Amino acid sequence: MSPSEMGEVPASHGSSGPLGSSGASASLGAAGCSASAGSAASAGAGHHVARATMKDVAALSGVSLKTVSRVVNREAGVSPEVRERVERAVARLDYSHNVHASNLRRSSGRTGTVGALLQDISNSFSASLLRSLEDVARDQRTAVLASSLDEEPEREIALVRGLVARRVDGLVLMPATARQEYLLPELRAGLPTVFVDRLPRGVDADSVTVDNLAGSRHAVRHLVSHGHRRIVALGDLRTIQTAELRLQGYREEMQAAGLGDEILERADLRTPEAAEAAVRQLFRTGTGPRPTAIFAGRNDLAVGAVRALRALGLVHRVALVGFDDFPLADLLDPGLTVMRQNVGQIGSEVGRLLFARIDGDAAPPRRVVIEPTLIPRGSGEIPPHE
Amino acid sequence: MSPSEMGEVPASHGSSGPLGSSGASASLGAAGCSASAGSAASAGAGHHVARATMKDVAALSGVSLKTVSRVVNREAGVSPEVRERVERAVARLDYSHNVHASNLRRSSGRTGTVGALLQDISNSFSASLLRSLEDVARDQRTAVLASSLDEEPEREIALVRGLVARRVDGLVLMPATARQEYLLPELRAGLPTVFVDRLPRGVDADSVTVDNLAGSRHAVRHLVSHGHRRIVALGDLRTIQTAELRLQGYREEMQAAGLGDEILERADLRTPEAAEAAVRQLFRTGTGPRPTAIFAGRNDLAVGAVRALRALGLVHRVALVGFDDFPLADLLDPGLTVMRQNVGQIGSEVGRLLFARIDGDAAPPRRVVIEPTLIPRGSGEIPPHE
DNA sequence: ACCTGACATGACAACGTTGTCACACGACAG
DNA sequence: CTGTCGTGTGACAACGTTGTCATGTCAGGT
Repeated sequence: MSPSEMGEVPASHGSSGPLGSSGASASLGAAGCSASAGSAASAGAGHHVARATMKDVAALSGVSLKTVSRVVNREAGVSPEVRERVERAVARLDYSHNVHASNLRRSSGRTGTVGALLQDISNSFSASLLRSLEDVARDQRTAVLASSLDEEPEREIALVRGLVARRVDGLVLMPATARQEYLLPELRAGLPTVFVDRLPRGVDADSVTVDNLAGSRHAVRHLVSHGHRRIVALGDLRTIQTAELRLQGYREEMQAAGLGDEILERADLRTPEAAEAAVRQLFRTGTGPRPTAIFAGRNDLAVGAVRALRALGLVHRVALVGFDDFPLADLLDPGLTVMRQNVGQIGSEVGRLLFARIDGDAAPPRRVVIEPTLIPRGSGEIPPHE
Repeated sequence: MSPSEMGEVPASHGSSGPLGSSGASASLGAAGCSASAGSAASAGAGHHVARATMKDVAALSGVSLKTVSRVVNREAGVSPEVRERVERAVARLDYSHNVHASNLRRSSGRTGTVGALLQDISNSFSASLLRSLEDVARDQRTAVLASSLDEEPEREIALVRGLVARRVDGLVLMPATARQEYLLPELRAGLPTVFVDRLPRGVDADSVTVDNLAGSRHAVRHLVSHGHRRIVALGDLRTIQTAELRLQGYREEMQAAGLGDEILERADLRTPEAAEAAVRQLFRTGTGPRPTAIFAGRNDLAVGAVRALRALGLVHRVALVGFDDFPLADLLDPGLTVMRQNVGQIGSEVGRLLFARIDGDAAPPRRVVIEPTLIPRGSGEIPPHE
């Protein structure tokens, strides 16, 4: 990681005497002394002094605008004395480069910013994804604008518009919309875009997803192999692609195991509380044969299931496998068996794809699919109890 | 939440016939038809068509640049026919407003972006904080640039420089540096800045922090009140303000309880693994009288402690109180007793302060201190065992 | 002395937008 | 018919920067 950002200049000097002998007529009032090491210096909470521009630096150091530009951008072909003079003025005026003006004029047109629209930045999946994307971006000297969509399609559309208006260099999208035709003009205009966790619909673009179908079949097969027949599936909103796929995997595997008659789904569960309520209702005593195992299609649905089983005293009697790993799942009692998606891998794959596109890769869209792995921790290995 | 972003225009129309009768000479090649609802349309992965500008829209609709600007900004004083004509051209050309050029020229100088430099976006504390900040920001039609500092001072300085160069409207900082004099020029220039979780040093600025001293004293008092005397404290890097304060609170409370001789600290623990190792070493059998309780100064140190106690079979024999709540702490066995910081409240308080400053509030810096609350869940209420 | 080339520097236009001001037009009062 | 006003529209400069090209200076070769 390279610590210096673009277009900046060394720190203050010991002697801050008058600048070079050139007769530049600079009427700037900004003081030049640096703060002493004493108690907290006040920020002078009053009128805001306008920021110094290259013009100010040029006037103070007695050179032309263009020369200041050269110094600030570390271009070659400036004599050491002039460079020194300009850098002094930069430090004295606290000049800070204006990247927006710079990018406007520059030919490359890069803004050094990418946007990431995720489901909810505060949940561990989105947060970890964002973090590994950030790490890739930092290496490319790029900042990340992050927002949560909360499964609201209109918000997605409004935010994409905002990001395009900001001329981001690229876009990472975990879509909340069912179809993304609205993105066509941007894709046509060459906006590098990578879908994550959910495939694009109605448009063609790069994507990094998990094999939800195979993963959920694997999870269900695991339960079946431990002797379970009455397995209930908990799922999120069916309109969410991944949620529906995981339920589909559950059904397919049940069919394949000859358990088609036992299929029992509770879908459209939005919150841990909803999952908890559903499980409580399912395992209420006296309602005939109860399920002996649960497949939870999302991490916080698994958490809700654990809460319910805990309350019912069934944590060690009902098997449970979740989709999505999360911190501390191993510390529960019993440890929670999950299908883990390697979030770090997903995030860095997204970053690699995105920056390859930004760097001009024009190959046809790629679909990266990552296989989730089963992490047995105890809860998924409980044998059936009637 | 208002769904529409600034400066945009209605969607496409049914009939896309030729534009108004004006004889504008527009030589733009962008096709106008919208995608059909069939299978995924390709993004035409080839040469990138340059984005249409207001000039293009003006040419196509046969009006002046300024009139397009008026329409796009929804200014009054444009005849309905002209407005309609311009909007048609905007839709036809997929025109997207360039906020950078706009802000450059505009007097207000706002960029509609704030920066948030936090410890680590993937940890639950930073992530939740970011999320609640984002919610406030969205109401203000502002985007958030987020980065992780990982306690690296140079990264903080480089990223702040980058954010200033981007002319963010405000800055939220969980500093990794020991002192922040480097921020003085920005503060003097009126950059709204709110420190979070840690107080500013060497500069004066708004802050939202938790009362770490009182909180850790509370935690230790809780253990003492349950009969513990040999209480060990686990702490993060002493150079981190909050870590040192929590250790200090531990020492103060131990002194106050007449347990000065029992003070036992393990500081500078950076990771859960380090905490786990420290606890394992402390509770190794045969090393004389062992502590009967643990105070963990940060959430993942508590997690490490739980791992160690679990491995040693001591989870129900050694008391444990953590600082910082986290998801699932209630589902452990026993539930983890913690001092909870209300992260949502911290985040929205930070947002309120920040946007008040952005809106021109010039009052002296405010220091908001939030009291953490004790959440007893079992682990902190275990009586001493020899 | 003259020409050549390398080097340092600056003048100017341009990026895409908006603030300011001026103009053209029709309506209306005198 | 003239003068005044209100309304819609456009010309132009400006925001802060960089790409292009021209100019000035000086060293070295003939």
